[in-house]
Amino acid sequence: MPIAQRPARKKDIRQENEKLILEAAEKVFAEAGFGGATMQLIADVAGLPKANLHYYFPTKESLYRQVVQNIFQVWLQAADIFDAAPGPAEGIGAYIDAKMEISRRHPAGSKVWASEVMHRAPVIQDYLENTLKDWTDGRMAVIQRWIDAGLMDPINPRHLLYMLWATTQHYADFGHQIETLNNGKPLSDKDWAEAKVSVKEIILKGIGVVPVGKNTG
Amino acid sequence: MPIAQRPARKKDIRQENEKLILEAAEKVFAEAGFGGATMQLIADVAGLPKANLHYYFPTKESLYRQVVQNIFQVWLQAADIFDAAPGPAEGIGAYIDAKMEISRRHPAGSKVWASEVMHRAPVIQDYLENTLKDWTDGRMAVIQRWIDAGLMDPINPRHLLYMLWATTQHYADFGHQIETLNNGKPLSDKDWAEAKVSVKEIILKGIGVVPVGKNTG
DNA sequence: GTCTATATAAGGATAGAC
DNA sequence: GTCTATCCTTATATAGAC
Repeated sequence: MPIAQRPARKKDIRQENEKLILEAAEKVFAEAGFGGATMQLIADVAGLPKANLHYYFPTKESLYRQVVQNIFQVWLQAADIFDAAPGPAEGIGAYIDAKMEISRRHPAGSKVWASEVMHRAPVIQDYLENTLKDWTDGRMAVIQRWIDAGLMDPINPRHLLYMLWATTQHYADFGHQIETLNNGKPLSDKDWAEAKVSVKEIILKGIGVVPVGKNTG
Repeated sequence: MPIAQRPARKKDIRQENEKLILEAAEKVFAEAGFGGATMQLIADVAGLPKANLHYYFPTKESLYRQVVQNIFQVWLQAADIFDAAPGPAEGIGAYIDAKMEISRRHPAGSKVWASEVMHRAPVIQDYLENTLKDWTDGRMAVIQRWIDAGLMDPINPRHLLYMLWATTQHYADFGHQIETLNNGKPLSDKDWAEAKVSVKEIILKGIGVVPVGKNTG
């Protein structure tokens, strides 16, 4: 841990500044939308002059694209849990937990994604058509195998996935509404735990699966 | 009344033009967001000169506010079904059907609402705090009564409501994503029916209720 | 009540000094 | 690699003729 390191600075500065800019951009894009966000505001939040943003990211759109791509990576990581599971109780239960945790820790990212999709995905349509399509098909196949093995009810795997996405992301995308209905206070640890349990209980029971840890048989 | 305006035209013209403008605005706000929408584009879609918009709606924000308020009324109408029902099988089942139908027929409205909430409700915060809060409290009480009467499992009424909103509105707000995953084609009548049935089956079973029409006991 | 032309402001992007 | 000053486009809003 050399304190005053002279060499190899440029790369560090670039990394550091890009990180600052991307974090600020995610926040601003989430709160104002693509059209409502201004490079000036992003620069202010990042604590850098506006011109520096254009040095690291040529256009507003290129910056935005990077933000959306980062979010997508976070989504995909939650998928690993799905594949590692022996059955729906563990796989879907853990997936709900993971997605809820992302909604809690990464709400801005979820909002940017939602906004992008609502506006017909002008920037990341290729991701939807390829990466997301492949991921969805793969997970539908996993669910179908669980159904065929008699581990859960014969529900429609596609609509189950949509329900999982909708329900978990709702806590991020509509976090402001939820907070307002919570008398203006952010959800407490207890509230979040209650939310997770509620979602898991209803969905797992709804597809004919006994939650892990509640299996009394 | 005794004013001698030949044919009472003025009022008709105003009504007609306001309707044109509001429909166009809803579409444009949904697709571009508040910041991305332009008065010029709304005017083009409405088939009117831009200046006319400013005649009927002084500012972009006043037009937007009216659009959001209209959507909110549509949401509230779906609530009536809830109250008229004798129990959760009918009440929640019909509410899901109604909300799914709104998502299908009124997707732009749902998107504008979602966008407004995601951006911390700058325009309709008072609606969230009053009308929506009251509605939510009332419906939670209804659900609690059903639980107390042994008509459904003792789930958390609040999180059940969030799940209902999330799941049904997902089909409007993320319609583009769903369409992309449907190989770029809009959902057919059959697809929508399948979606409704899936949502109802999973949620109703998940809360310990047998769907109406499937009650074999 | 309608519409053209325009004032005024704001934002994205860049040039060029340091 | 950093940042000030500025260009240029676009958008909201209005004035004023018809």
